[in-house]
Amino acid sequence: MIIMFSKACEYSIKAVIYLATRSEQNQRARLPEIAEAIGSPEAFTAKILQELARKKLLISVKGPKGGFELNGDADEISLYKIVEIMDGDSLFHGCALGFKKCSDVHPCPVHNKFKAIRDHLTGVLLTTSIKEAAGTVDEGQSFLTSLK
Amino acid sequence: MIIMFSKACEYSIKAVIYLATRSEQNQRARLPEIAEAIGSPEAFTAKILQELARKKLLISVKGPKGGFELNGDADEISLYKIVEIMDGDSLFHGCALGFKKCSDVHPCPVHNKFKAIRDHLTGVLLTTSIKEAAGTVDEGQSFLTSLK
DNA sequence: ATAAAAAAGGACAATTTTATCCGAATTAAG
DNA sequence: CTTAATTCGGATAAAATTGTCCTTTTTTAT
Repeated sequence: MIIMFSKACEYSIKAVIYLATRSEQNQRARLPEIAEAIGSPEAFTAKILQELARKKLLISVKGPKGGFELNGDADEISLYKIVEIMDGDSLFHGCALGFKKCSDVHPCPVHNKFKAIRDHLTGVLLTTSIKEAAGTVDEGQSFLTSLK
Repeated sequence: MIIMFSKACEYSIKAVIYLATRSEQNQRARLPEIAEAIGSPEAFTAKILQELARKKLLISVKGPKGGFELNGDADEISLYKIVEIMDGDSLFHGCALGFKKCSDVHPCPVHNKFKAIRDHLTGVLLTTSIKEAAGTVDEGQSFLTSLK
């Protein structure tokens, strides 16, 4: 199976976008609500939100009225940041054929063509903010759960 | 961890390119030689070559002087074909956020931006033949194993 | 203070992917 | 026909990812 992002990363992106759709009201959201909103397994999502809080992308608050909220402005959080936290930078700098060292001086057979694809992907992730993504959800132009 | 291709697919691509570098001599290569040439675990590579032979991308011959060879011309085998066989078409048609159904009428928040990336990737894989990739290896411009 | 509500954290289970091993089947060559 | 060289196929193991469960800790509200 080919994957572009891990499940953990997919859920992270969706969770952070969801929080951004509610941050105009500066509202926290609790785990069950988040998991429901993005259609993810609750216990697994808990681990992920924990990790995002540890990495300072979210703020977590325990106790009644607690929950999770964005740490900072939605327009200053890029998709790149989330992917980097959850999956590392191998998607941006790794080799398509798995070379430990793939470079212009010792390239794999698809090095140049995939460099262009990686740059394209990296550019999209760097320039897409959570605010932008959340905007399309707010306007009903996109969704956080799939049809069945 | 983010991956673009599975290990099985990485090894497949490298193995097929290796066979193409030897096909001018119309030579078969045996498993140990292939695994050595591409730096892959031999037993796992055996399973992969088996699968490629089952799917008619390779021809396998048992017994003394046996081995594997390309089934058809190297310039008529695209990277796309190999990826499709080994990893299915989810990289080409799947949703970056894992939606079962992600479409223009019910898109995920990154649908359009990732459609462009997928199209870019699909184009590269469709238009890159094994012959072309093997050519760069033959000319010493690219390699099938990484430096350490 | 106490009780209730939430996240934190550890242990564990399930699934998928990657990898190994070995005997069986097939084929070529003498 | 026999032997040796190969791939084939099944069983199994190891590792990574995904997922669950339960107890502890922290915090709010009464």
